[in-house]
This record gives sequence, structure tokens and C-alpha cells, in this order.
Amino acid sequence: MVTIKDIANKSGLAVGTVSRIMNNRGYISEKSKKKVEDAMKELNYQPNLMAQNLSKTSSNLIGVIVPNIEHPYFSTLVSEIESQYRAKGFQTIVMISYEDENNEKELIIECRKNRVFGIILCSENIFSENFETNGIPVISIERFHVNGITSIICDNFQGGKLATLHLINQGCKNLLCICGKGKIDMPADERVKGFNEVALNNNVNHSVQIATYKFYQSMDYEKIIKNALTKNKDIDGIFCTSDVQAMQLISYLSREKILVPKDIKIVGYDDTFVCKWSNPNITSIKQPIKKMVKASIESFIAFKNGENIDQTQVFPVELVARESSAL
Amino acid sequence: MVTIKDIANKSGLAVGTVSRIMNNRGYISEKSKKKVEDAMKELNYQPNLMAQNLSKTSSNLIGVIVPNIEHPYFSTLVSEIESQYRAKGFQTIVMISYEDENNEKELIIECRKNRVFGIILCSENIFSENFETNGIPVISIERFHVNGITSIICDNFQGGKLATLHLINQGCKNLLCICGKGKIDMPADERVKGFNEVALNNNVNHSVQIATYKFYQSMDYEKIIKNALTKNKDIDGIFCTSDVQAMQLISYLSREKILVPKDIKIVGYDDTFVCKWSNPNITSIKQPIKKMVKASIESFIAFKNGENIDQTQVFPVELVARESSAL
DNA sequence: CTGAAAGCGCTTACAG
DNA sequence: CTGAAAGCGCTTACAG
Repeated sequence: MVTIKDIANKSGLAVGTVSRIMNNRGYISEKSKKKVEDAMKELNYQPNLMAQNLSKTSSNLIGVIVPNIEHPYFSTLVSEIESQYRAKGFQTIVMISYEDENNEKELIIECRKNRVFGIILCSENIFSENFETNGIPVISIERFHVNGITSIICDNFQGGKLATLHLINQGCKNLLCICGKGKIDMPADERVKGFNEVALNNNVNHSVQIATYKFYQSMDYEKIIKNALTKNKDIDGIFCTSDVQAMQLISYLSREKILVPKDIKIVGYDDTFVCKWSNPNITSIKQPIKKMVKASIESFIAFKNGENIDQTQVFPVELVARESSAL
Repeated sequence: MVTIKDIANKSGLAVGTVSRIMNNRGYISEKSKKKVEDAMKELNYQPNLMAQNLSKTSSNLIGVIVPNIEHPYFSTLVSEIESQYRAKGFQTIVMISYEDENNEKELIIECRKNRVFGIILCSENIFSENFETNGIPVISIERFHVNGITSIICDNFQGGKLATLHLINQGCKNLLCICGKGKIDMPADERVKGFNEVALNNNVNHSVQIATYKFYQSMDYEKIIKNALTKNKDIDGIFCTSDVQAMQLISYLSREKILVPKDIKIVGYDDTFVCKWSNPNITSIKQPIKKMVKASIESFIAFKNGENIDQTQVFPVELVARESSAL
């Protein structure tokens, strides 16, 4: 493995000088610069990131802890995180917690071992007093602010309202909301509040079907969907708090020979790529993932610079109309 | 940040001794061990992985370069890689190439900078002479062996045969195969060969619809599906070389009021989680992802130990029958 | 503009 | 069984 020493020898300069040239720090003569660049090229040199991080005061590593990367929301989110952070010179370490609190503790320790610059944590267990990050800043996405963790969320309440208003505008009279419920209050719960408020204000029949956490984990909502629809016979509009639910709902209704959007109109949430994989395509509420990820980067940097960070940052959502809610 | 020095001070031992105790290397007295453990606990110490990797001859890092992590095949694969490698003490660095050769070159350089133990590369551009990994072992998954890169693949030919035989056994007389086509020969091309062979041997009408790469990239096969089905009017069995295709095919056929499996039977490939998200559920060919990932770990370790590694490792597949091909 | 030295936090022979 | 020293590959003041 070629090291900075080899470059120093080759170019006839001291190691420190080479380092300064490579990092463009301080005064540099053109001649030396050229020599170093030539040597680097000739020896095909790549600096050792671990050595760099070790000697610098802070690393370029970002720990990303998510429950899974198979759910389309998370695969999209992680994908966006990876590319935006890389573009800014950070390196992400993606870690999968499977929603298990002990795993999460382990992974946070792993982040600490890596001396990460920051941690993005998407967790249900975020309240835990056991999460000790020793001064490493933590940002959560779509989780509430707690324990000093900065929280980046979309306007879930508004999302719920938009979806519901849309269904009403499309003529629905009997609404159902299918939502998940975890161990703690989640920002996504606000979607249901938005649903309830709009339905109430518009005097529309409405009910809520709660799916326990295991449905979310298995990404298999069939039973809860069946349950909800046998209980509520004359539903004509359903707001699913995730596209994955909406997808499976459409599959279920197709099986039951119930027509979407004719008999029942549907709105999903997240606007993930699967929205286009069903017949009909799924109308959905879009989170501005790109902006949310960008905000997380800015917050980490602000924190690093000792600036104040908003504890909770809320981003507007929009409705993307497709076939599943058409007239 | 607490360091090994703090542990040494606290426990009244030398830094080297503490290191030996932490790594369980060489003779250790119970008394000293206890002292160190107590100090570690008291100071909430976590060793600095970068320092460890720097002083060791090899790192515990594995670079994982994939075209994307949104496609269900890759999200499943990456998820499996992350969890199996972590269990073995490795840390994966997931990198997304977006199928771009320049990105891939950059990412390989990034791997080199990280002094990774090995690279898992899922690339279309694997033939490139420009991939210089400087002695770092590379394993490809579902790509052919080339340039000394170890190749782990499933038995695609067998998969194609299984799928086709199944369709024929289910009574199909006019078969279509929808497949992707990249810049280079891919193991997945063997699926089509298996299709052709079985169809020929059984004297069944058959044709192949090739989807160019851009369809794969966009995960949007609608046009090619439409094209294939307007060209071939009396198809009654379709082998899709990915579940994503099958998913969208089912959506398309539903739109066209063509019944699956009554009018057309369908078999997908990869057996990803989306197979259960459509009506009907998708019959699919299952790759033994877990075993393939396991094999990659073993190969890296074997390489490290100077052992010989099979250049190409082929894993058997199986057909998972669901509704889309039912009688 | 450049070099020498100290330091980042570990590990690893080598003595004892 | 343990300590002291050298080294991993960088960066960063500090002189000059």
C-alpha cells in the first residue's frame, strides 16, 4: 500500500508538506504542487481515510440507523441520504436495527466506535434513556423531538388533511383511515388527526382502523385490511397512512371485486415508487425527502459550528393525484 | 472522548496491557482483567475503530457497491449483506453507483481510501480495465466472473427452465419471456436461455421481448409490456425475469381486463417481498440470497487466508408457486 | 514556502 | 503476566 511517505520520497519533499499540498492548506509553490501531483498519479496514491480521520478532530462518517431498508419509504430515504451526504464529502454507514431496541443500542455504540460526525436515527425507541451518544449529535427523521434530538418531519397533520379533503372533494361520504400504531406517539399519528379533523369539519362519516406494529414490521396488512372492510360495509374512501398499505388494499379490493376508484377511492402516503406498480396507480401524499435530507446535513454542520438548531423542523407535503382517487 | 490511555490510568496498567486485555490476546491475570473491565464500564469507553484499523494490518470494512437500493432485489440483498457481515464483525459501507461507470470508479477509489477488507461489486461495467482495486479482493453477485473477480450467482439457467417448465405444466401453449438486456452479457441472460431450451424441447410456441436497460433503471416497464402484448396476441404464459416486471405486467393486464392466471399465467424472478403485494400473488423463482451472501463472506476470508477460491460459485434456485400461475 | 516534531488512539513484538 | 517502545498513516502548529 502506498502511503504519504512514498509520495514524500518520490517528490523529494517532507511528509508535512505533501499533506499540506494534498489538502490545499497554507502556502504552496506551484513547483512542489506539480511534483506531488505527479507522484500521486504515478504511484496511484489514495490517502488513508482512517488515518486522516484519526488525526483530524472530527470524522466524515455519518451513522444511519433505520429499522429496515426494504420498506420503500426507507429504501428511498436511505438512498437519498447516501447520495446527498456523499456529495458533501460525508460517508454514511447504514445500519439496520430491525426495530429492536437492543440492536439500536448496539448500533449507537458502533457509531461511537466509529467516532461518527453525527447519527441519523429512525427509531421507535427514541425515548429510551439508554441512548447515550456521548455528545454525538443525533437527528431523527419522522420521529418526534425528544431528549435533545433534533427532529425532521414532514407536515403529517397537513398531509392527513390534504388526503381527507381530497377524498371528500372526490365525493366520498364514508371514510376510513388505516394507520399504524407503534409503542410511542409518532409524527405519523398526526396524519390520523388531520383525517379526523377534516372529516368532522365536513360532517362526513369516518372511522379509523389501527394496525398494530407487527403489521408494519411484516409489511403484510392483509388481515387488518380484511378486518376493517368487513366491519365497515359502506366505505367509499380510504386514507392509508402508507403506500405499502394502499398497495395491499388495492390488491385486496381487486380480489373482492370491489372497484377502485369507482366503489372506493384511495389515497396513500409517502409517494414511493410502488404507487405506479398497481392498477389503479395510487394517489399519495408526497414528503419532500430531498429537502428533509438536505436539512439534516445543514443541521449537523450548524451543530458542529456551535450554532443553534431548530429542535423540530417541519416540511410541507403535497398531494400527488393519480388514478386511485379519480372520479 | 475517553481513550485507552484513560483506561490505563484508571486501572493502573500500561496501555499495551489494556489493549491485550481488551482483545483477549496473550496471558492475562484475572485481577488485571477485572480492573480494566471496571474502568471501561465506569468511563463508558468504546475503542476507536479507526485507530484499531490503522494499527492492524487489515480493516473490518467491506465496500458494497450496488446500482441502487430501491429495487426490491437490491434492497433485500443489501439488507442481508448488512446483517450477515455485521454478525461476523464486519462493517459494510453501502455505496450506490446508479449504474454509472464513473461513479463506480469513484466508489472503488473510496473503498481503497477506506482500506476495505473486500469489495462486493454489483455492476454492469465490471469488464472495465479501469477498475483498479490494488489487491483488494472483489466479489460480484449475479455478474459473470471476469478480471479475476470472484462471481457468486444463482443457477439462472435452471431458474429459466424451472419457470418455463412450470408454465408448460400448467397448460400454457404460447409463451413469452420478458427480459432485460444490459451492456454486457449478464448471468440473468441465462434465464432466457433456459426459457428457450425448455420451450423448444417441449415444442411450445415462444418468443422473447427484450427490455433495454433504461427500463430496468427506471423500474418502469409499462411501454415494453404493452409493446410485447400487442405484438403477441395469443400469449397464455409469461416468464418475467424479475418480479418488478411481473408486478407491472399484472397491473397492465388488470387494466386490459385480461385475467391472471385464467387467461395468462405468470412467473417472476427473485421472489422478493412484492410478490405478495399484487392480486394475484406472484409465482417466482427464488434465489438463495442468504447462502449467496454467506458464501461471499467465506470467500473473502478464504482469500485473506491465502486459500484458493472458486472463481464462480453457482447456487441452486427453486420455484415458489403462488396464484399467478395457478390452474 | 518548507521541514521536523509531536500527536491522533490504537496494536504488536520484544524484553523482562 | 506486564511495561516500554515503535509503528500504523495521516495532520497540525511551530520554527525557520
